[in-house]
Amino acid sequence: MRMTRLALKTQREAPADAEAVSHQLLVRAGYIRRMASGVYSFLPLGLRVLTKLNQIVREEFDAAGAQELLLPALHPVEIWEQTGRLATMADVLMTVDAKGGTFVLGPTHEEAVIATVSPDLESYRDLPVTVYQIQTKFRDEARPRYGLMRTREFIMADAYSFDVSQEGMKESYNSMYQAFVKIFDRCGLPYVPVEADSGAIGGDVNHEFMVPSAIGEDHFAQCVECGYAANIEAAKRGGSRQPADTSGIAAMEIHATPGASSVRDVVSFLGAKGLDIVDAALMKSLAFKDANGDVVMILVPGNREVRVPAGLIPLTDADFESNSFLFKGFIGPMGMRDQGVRVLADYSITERSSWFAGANLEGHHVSNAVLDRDFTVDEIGSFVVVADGDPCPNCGRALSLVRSAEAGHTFQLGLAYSSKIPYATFKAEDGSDQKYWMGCYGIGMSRLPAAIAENFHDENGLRWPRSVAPYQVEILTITPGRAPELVAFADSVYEELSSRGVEVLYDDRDVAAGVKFADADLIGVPAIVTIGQRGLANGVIEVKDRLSGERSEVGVPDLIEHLLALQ
RNA sequence: CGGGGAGUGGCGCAGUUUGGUAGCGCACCUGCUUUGGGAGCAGGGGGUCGGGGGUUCAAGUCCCCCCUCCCCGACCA
Repeated sequence: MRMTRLALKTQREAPADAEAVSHQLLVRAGYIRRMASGVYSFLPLGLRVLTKLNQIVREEFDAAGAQELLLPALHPVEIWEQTGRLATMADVLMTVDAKGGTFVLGPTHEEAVIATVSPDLESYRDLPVTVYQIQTKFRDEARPRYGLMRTREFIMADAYSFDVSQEGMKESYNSMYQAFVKIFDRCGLPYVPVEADSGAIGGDVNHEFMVPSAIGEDHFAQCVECGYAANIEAAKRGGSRQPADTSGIAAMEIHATPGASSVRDVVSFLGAKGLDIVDAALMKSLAFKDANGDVVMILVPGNREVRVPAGLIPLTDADFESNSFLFKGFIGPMGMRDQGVRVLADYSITERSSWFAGANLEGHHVSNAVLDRDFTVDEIGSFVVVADGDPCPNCGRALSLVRSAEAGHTFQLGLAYSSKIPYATFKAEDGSDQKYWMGCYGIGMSRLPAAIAENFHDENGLRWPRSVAPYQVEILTITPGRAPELVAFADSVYEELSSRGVEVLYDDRDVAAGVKFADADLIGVPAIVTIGQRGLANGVIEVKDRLSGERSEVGVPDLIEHLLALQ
């Protein structure tokens, strides 16, 4: 492509609303342009990168046996009512009122894919099947941010597997998981597959593909010793019950703490009365209810956050009223066994011999509460949100937290969706109706250019890996306006490379050399070929590797072969 | 949704305090000169100053209402 014909205008300054480096560079270099908050156009350069990424996904998904199709972005609202997600995902759903009724702009396509392919999957003989699409999705994000990282309209590659059994689902899952590994390898991105929390989409085993990034909105815990990696929402700490010598500890004592219900308030109130108390010495006791409505209490030190296990939900005001032994803000573990409350304690609760805790009495706390003397627990385990330095659950070495962006997510859905949709069935060998065992697999395609740009840039601009670069070679001419023979040579190199299948961006503009150099660095094509009179007079051409910064001089006769060899 | 900040030409900004003909840099157009790291000179085009209402002889500037955008938090297949 000749730059004189390319719809492109680079900018020297980034728009004031661009915070992330990737956002600034992608806008300045002319890859994307904002149309509304969280809504972006892909300009020709940006689309080429996106197309490269899509092609990688197609090749690897196809190789894994998946078939591409295209589902609608507009979904009849009824299919969302059927799974209950019209209500549970109401926060992010965007709807359209049209003549035929109300439509949901699809934020994800489990309902739509089942509605579409179930007629083709009537028999166990038709299974397994995995289909995928690359589609625009819509989510009414509360706060779009960081350019392409978090948008309201975005492009996702999403695959769905259908199997006759759990074992089959796991096989499909593994093969798609391997496809994800190959895709991220080919993009050149550093990534870590982590164990994840299944969240609202439901299902059981799932992994997130995390790209470490300064603008990521997730954190995962990683053990560099043994390789354990899990999303902060799913990560567990290791530990064991610590033997504590509690023999010399004075009897539990009650203290009035009127109005002090938070950790901070209690510590400052009792501290002001001369007691030796810190956040870490005050037991935080939080009450939840399980699926049966039974109360479950979790104990963690006051300086830690509770990681709420799946299936537990916080108590409502009504729950507090019906459990009159619980005083909101003054809860403690004492006597809970007699009330039929299951008490779960984090390992760290055994690391201190005595505790401050709620007194189970309005406006009071206790000191010197001792485990197995003053209160009992039913289970000791990992119940905190892990922090830097917590022991790894596998090997006990220190975990570290890594900020990251979620680039992909794979789920074993099991029967979570098919069980809610009457027609999500097939005839089994014995003639019975069975539900599909499903998996789903998503990659945020329009987010990837931002994730890559975050990892591949320098102070001058972008530095695309070859596999995703919009062009492989950029040719720029110096002083073309007064050197026809130079232009003729550059034209011939451009034509020759193009005819041999190399994607070439040819800066044939009649502008100052500095502008061309600066734009080439900004745009970030991996090989930059400078054709000027100075070099040409000596029979050499400068070729710069944008990734390494290395410059080499290539003899004119060898130029074409040299560039072809880079591909 | 809570807190903070900002809307002036395609982009970056000044002007608002103290009301008096809307400016600068980049980009764009024309001409000449220049030409290996974001050229120079001369000329030129482009702005409902986010929108509506109000005060005033006069509003980018003061008052009221609304909208949009950004940051922090909450939320997040």
